[in-house]
Amino acid sequence: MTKPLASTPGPAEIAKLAKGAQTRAAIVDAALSLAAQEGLDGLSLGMVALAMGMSKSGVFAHFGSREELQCSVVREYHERFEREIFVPALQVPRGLARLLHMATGWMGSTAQPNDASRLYGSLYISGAVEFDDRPGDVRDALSESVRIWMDAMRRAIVQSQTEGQLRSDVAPDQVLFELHGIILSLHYETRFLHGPQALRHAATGLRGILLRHAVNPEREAALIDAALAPCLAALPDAAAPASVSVLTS
Amino acid sequence: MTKPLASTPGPAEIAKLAKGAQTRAAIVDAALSLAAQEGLDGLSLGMVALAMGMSKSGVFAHFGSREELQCSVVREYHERFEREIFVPALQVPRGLARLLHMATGWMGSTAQPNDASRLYGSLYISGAVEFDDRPGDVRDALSESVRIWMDAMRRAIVQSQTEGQLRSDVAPDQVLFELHGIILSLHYETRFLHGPQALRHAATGLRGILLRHAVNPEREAALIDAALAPCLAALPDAAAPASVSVLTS
DNA sequence: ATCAAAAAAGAACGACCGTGCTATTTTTGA
DNA sequence: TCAAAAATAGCACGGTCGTTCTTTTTTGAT
Repeated sequence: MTKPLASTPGPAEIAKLAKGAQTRAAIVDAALSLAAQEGLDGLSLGMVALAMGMSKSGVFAHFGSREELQCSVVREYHERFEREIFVPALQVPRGLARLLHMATGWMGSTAQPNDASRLYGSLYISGAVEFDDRPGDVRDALSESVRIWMDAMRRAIVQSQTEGQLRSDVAPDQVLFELHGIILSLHYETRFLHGPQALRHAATGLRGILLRHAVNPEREAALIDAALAPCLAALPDAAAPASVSVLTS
Repeated sequence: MTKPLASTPGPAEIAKLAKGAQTRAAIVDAALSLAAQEGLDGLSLGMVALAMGMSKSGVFAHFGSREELQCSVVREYHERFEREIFVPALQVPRGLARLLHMATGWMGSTAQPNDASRLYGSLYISGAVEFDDRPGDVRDALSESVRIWMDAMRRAIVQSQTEGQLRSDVAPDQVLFELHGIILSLHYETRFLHGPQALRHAATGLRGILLRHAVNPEREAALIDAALAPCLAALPDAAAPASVSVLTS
């Protein structure tokens, strides 16, 4: 706790913390990966200790409680989401283009398998279900992160309206609600039903929402279709013949 | 196991089973109620025993395993869903009217608080999240129920097309995907974000989806708005002034 | 009233949980 | 190189979990 009395204590402390913070970060990384499979409240100190090859108390010492470990996982997920989805979108011109960039990035991270990305699972979705009736720090951390991301999305919608691309007579919250529905349905059909057409359905649905709210649908169609093309191209086959969806069987 | 050798064994056995099956049903009812709060895999024999005022082994004896208790809960939920949402919709003329009846019933059961209905929680949503990466009997029972319900919804969509109300050039799965998104977003905003406008957003979103896919939007608007009116009327206040949504704060 | 079967209780088990506590090892800065 | 400090391991505790076994109570037809 107390600083050393000798000179240059500042950088020394930082260096001392370095090793500890390093393994702590590794623990959070492993925990986030495990939480994608077992759920956020299925996370136990024993499993992450096993996954890290260290003792249970060794892991525990870094956080002081299981709840703090869970909160750290949420914060780590938040930072990755911000870094990999939100920040890149800021380089795209504001308005519909940026909104599309954010939405497709969100869709991509939702539809990807857990081991194909460092943005494991969809913690904002699974966490919301697991902690919707469970007050506490984890729920608070979760809802704070979700709120920040939702605010960013709503801002992008509003900017699309002020740019004259989306109609101003619809409530941004309404557009956000419907867009979120696309994400959630994509998550459901991908993760639970294992439907192969999920990403196509999501892209088509998003296209419908945006075109419906566009001031000039003919004008924005090109922009929208261009942004959605990667989603539709990444499918197994556009005209898959006998591959019957789980929803269809 | 072996039947008694004496006469009239048939009704005797039935009568004997009656008491057991009766408490078994009571256990499943309590378990379903608990699963709405703690989640389906958060369900433990100890809790339902406590809630039932009986011993843990007494509860256990009725099912033989925790997994079987969970499956029984899923089946019970399925039967209630079928009885309270699906069957009543069959009395409505097929086509868009029936589709609307099913969708609004689904929305109602999703937005209701747990203690206001015998159709606790949205097991099809929370269960899908909890068991999406967990193979086993529970997942199978869950996905079977979901598949049956999804099939029924898709059938209603197809009938709306053959009745000439919805356009036939859109894939029923696409409409189902978007409609499901409305339900999921409603669940998210109601249960997790506690947004007061959730039901309004859902009704407006559903209206948009159906009007967009309608052969003659002007003709169907009256039917749709009439079906959605109860949803929009059940709100706290249409023009709530300063009540800021969680999404907006 | 009797008696066998069904239902429920009770006790115990091994396993895992989160959390303290005390050693021991490793890292760190002078 | 050395001592202080941080990181980790080891161990034990009380608790809950699902499950199995045995015993008791309850039930229902004779």
